[in-house]
Formats: sequence, structure tokens, C-alpha cells
Amino acid sequence: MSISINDVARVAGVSKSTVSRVLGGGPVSEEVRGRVEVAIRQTGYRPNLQARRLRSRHTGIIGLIVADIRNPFFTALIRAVEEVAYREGLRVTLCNTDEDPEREALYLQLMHEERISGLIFAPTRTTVGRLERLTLDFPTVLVDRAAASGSIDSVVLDNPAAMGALVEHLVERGYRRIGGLFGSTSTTAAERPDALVTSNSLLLMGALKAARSAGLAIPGELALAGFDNERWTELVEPGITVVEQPVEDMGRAAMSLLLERLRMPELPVRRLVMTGRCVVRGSTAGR
Amino acid sequence: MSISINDVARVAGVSKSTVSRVLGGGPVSEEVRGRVEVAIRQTGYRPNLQARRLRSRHTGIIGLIVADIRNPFFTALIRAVEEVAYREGLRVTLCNTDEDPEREALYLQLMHEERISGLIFAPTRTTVGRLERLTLDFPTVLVDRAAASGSIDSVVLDNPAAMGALVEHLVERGYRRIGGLFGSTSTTAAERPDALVTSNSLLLMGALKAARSAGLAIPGELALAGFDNERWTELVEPGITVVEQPVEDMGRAAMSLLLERLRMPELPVRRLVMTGRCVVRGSTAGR
DNA sequence: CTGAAAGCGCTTACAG
DNA sequence: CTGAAAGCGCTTACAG
Repeated sequence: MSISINDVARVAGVSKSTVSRVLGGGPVSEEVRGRVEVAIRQTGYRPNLQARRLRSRHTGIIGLIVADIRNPFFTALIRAVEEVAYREGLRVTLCNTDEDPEREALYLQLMHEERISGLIFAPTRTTVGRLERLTLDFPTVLVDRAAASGSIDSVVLDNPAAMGALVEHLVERGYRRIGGLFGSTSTTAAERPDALVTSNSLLLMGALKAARSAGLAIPGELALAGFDNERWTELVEPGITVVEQPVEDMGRAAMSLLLERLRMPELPVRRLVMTGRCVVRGSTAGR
Repeated sequence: MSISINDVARVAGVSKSTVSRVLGGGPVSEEVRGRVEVAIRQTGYRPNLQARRLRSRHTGIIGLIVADIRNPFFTALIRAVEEVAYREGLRVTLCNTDEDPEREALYLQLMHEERISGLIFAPTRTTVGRLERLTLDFPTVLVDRAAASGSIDSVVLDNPAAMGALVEHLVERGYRRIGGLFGSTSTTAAERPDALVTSNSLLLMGALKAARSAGLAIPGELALAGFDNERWTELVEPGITVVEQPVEDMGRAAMSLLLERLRMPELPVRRLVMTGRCVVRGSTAGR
């Protein structure tokens, strides 16, 4: 059916061990190497990765589990991770949990069944509190969401600092009742705030839309601020004040931590904390 | 090292063939099935997918190659494909070519090395013209981009119709010099158009930004219209006229075509053409 | 219904 | 530098 290493061996007149060696860059005489390479081209041989992974006992697959693929933050993260993996000759298998802990649990199972070499993991909000109780069967780097006292490598934004800066800015501009929108756990429902802070750009957009249809003047009746400097935040009127996260850096850093961990399993646990950048726009100009 | 089917067999006091049968839902007596299931739980056994795939000669992996992961259209597509795959017990391996034909070629190679069961493929602009010359070693469904006279299953939007509707609408509103922005091949550079149509939401956003910094009044001096009803298009001032594509439907349809093809390889080539919906907003209100 | 044997396509010691 | 042998963890005919 499919062309195997045996076919190449036969055509080249060598053993399959030798073919395997030229494929893997082992010690082979120039003359033999040439013959094998010709045979590979002639036969159109492509290695079967399943077989290679089974035998060599490492898959070179990086698992990437994100909590919401519609969130541009995660899209950018995926892109950065994929970029690095591509350069390193690693494959990445992507899973989107959509904030569903059950799907997440299933995907973690699957990652084990795939025998992935390592995992980059943005857990659901539910899971982030019970990370310590999780048994991960492979080197893992948490990203974006990670409890403070962790035993797992992580790269996160200094969220308290960023939130603090945002709130401080709002107070300075005269806002006093500041509400928060953080996914499922919003703290603001009945509180009639005069300023709203959201934890991602999807919520920010939702808040803007709601404020508009409620006929609230921004920033006069309601200030708006949030996370992620998406391009639309500067195209709407007024522009929205946001914290910009170095997402791509975070993705690359996560891959670096993971690759180091793979090479040196005994490394101490590392936690990379990045800082956001406040971009002040009209949406928080004052009452 | 890792727990294998042999360990389970030993604990349950049966052969590994029998363990394999309970795993695969083969004919096994209730009593034996029970013993094996207990053994699986005791040992914490998880099958090794690489081995299973190698032996069974089908991987159950769906390749998904997209041209630009930053484009929300593709994000939505990924999400829909992943959703269906998840339900069907299939894995999806995602590749982002970033419109680079070289990366694309490499990824197609890799897909073959992975021995994927099928591919959902949104080719780069460069490749879309030479699709016929490509040798795909697996059932493939083209999506979003596909030449008209294809020998490969595809699901596309009726682009000519959508573009036509957009242009007709613009003409009706009094615009006469209509330019197009279609990725690398824009046709409008030196033409000083009074209306601009773009082929995706990323270009649309770029055009809006450029128009603003050039100080052009929309829709008075320049009309703007494009593809994909992203939420920001109704939040900017004026709202942007767009064609809404049924992206998620397209993703699900692509998976359906692929699954059918896997089950019935001899099916004739099918081409699914979807229609867009024009959403008229202020950006094309007239001169 | 159950087990022993063969084999998927590779890599990796082990000899020479 | 090269080859023969063993084996990664499974599934799948083949007997019984």
C-alpha cells in the first residue's frame, strides 16, 4: 500500500537500518547516502510518523489547550506557539475547551493518549483554582491563567498590577463606583457602576454594545476599560482605554520554558510575569 | 514505563487480544468484560494512539490547513470543524500557512507523513490557481477558496454574486469609481476611487483606519464595504456595510462532505455554494 | 467467546 | 560504516 522504508532499502540495495540512518542523520558513507537519497526520491517515500513515534518513544507533539478560541488573545497565542513549533520541527495539536471543564478533562485524557511531549495550557476558569489537584502526565506550561503558588511552570501577565493601574486611572478621572466583568463571575450586576472594567476584549465589546443600546453616554455616564489592545478599540468612538498584553511574547516564552523543561526536567519551577501597557483613550476621559 | 495493554491483560488474567476487544467493543462475555474493565481502572491504562493508528492503518486525524489564523473567518471555521470532529471522535491537526506557499507545501508533506484520514483545506491565494496540479494523498475538501472547475469537493461562498450585490448597491447609491482590496492583489492603488470593497474583515479594518488617517469622510468622500459581519463593523461610526458569510455552516458542511467521502470514496465530486447576506449600514449611504 | 501468532513501519542496541 | 534481530503497543485474521 503505502511506500515503506523497506521499499527504499530494496531499491537502494541496503538494509532498512541504513535507510533509517540516512533519514536520522546517522553515520553513513557518502556513497551509500547518495544511493539511498536517490531511492527516496525515486520511490517518493515519506516516513510514517506514527511508526516513528511508537518506536522512538517520543512524539514531538506539543499539546495546546486554550479556553476560548474566539478570544483574539488566544488566537494570537496560538499563532506564536505554532510559529515556534514550526521552526523546531514540532507538531502542535490544538484543543479548544470553550470554558467547559468537561471538555477540558477529556482533552487532557486525549493528550495523554497521544503521548504528547509537552503541553501549553490555558485552563478554564473552573480549573484554574484546582490546578494542584490535576495530574499532568507530561511537562506543562500554564499560560494566561495560573494560580499564584504553583508547582507548574507558567507565564502570566501581572494582572493585579494591570487591574490596579486601570482602577487607579479611573479614580483619578473621578469615577467612584467601578464594576468588573470577568466572564461568568461578574461582580456588577445590580450595582449601577459609573465605570466598567472587563478582563478581555470579547467582554469589552459586549459591554460597549450594551452601553450603547442602553443609551449611556461614554465616558460621561459610564467609563469603559478592559484588556487587549485589539484594533477595533481605537476605531470606535470614543476610543477604549485598554491594557495591552505582550501576547506573542507570552506565547514564545511559554514555548521556551517548555523546550527548556524537555531538555532539563530537573529545572526548578519557573514563573514568568509580564507587564501590560496602559493605553488611555477617550472612554475613560472623566464624568 | 507507560502502562500497556499487556499490563491490563496480566491483571485481568486474559490475553491482550481480549483486552483489545473490550476496548474496541468486540464480542466479549459479560464476565470477562467486567474483569477487564476493573483492571483498566486499577492500572490507569490509557491506549497509545500511535500504536493503534500504526496497526489499524487509519489515524482518524483530520488535517485543517488555513491561510491566515488571524482572520476571524478562519477562527470561526476552525471552531466549527473542531466542534464536529470532537463529536465524531476525530482529532484535528491545525496548520496556519500565513499565506506562504512554501509553508503550505511543507504542511501538505507533513499531513502525508501523519497519514491523516482527510483534509480540510483553505489554500493560499497562490495555490488556488494551481490546485489541479497538486497531488493530495488523502480525501480533501476545499473551503472558502476553490477554483470553479474543480475535481475536489468544496464548499464556498458565491463570491461573484456577493461582490455583484455589493457593487450594485454602491452604484445605486451613486458611487462610480469602485476599487477593490483583495489581499496582495489590490486593483485600486492609483485610481482614486470613491468606494472601496474588501474581501475580508482584516482588510476592511485596514481600509477604515487608512481612510480615517487620510481624513476622508465616510460615506461622503469614500464608501466602504466588505466581507464578514464582525461585531466591530456595527460599532464603528458609521457602521460598515458587509456581506455576512455563514462561516460555521461552511465549516460543518465541509466536515460533512469529508465524512461522507471517507465512507463512500466513489461519490461524485460535490461543490457546495452558499450565499451571503448583505448587511447595509452607514458606510455606503451615498455621496 | 478466547488465545497465539503475525505484523503495522519504524529505531536502536548489538555484532562485526 | 553496515546488517540482522528485537521490539515499540497495538489490532486482526486464524484457529479452536
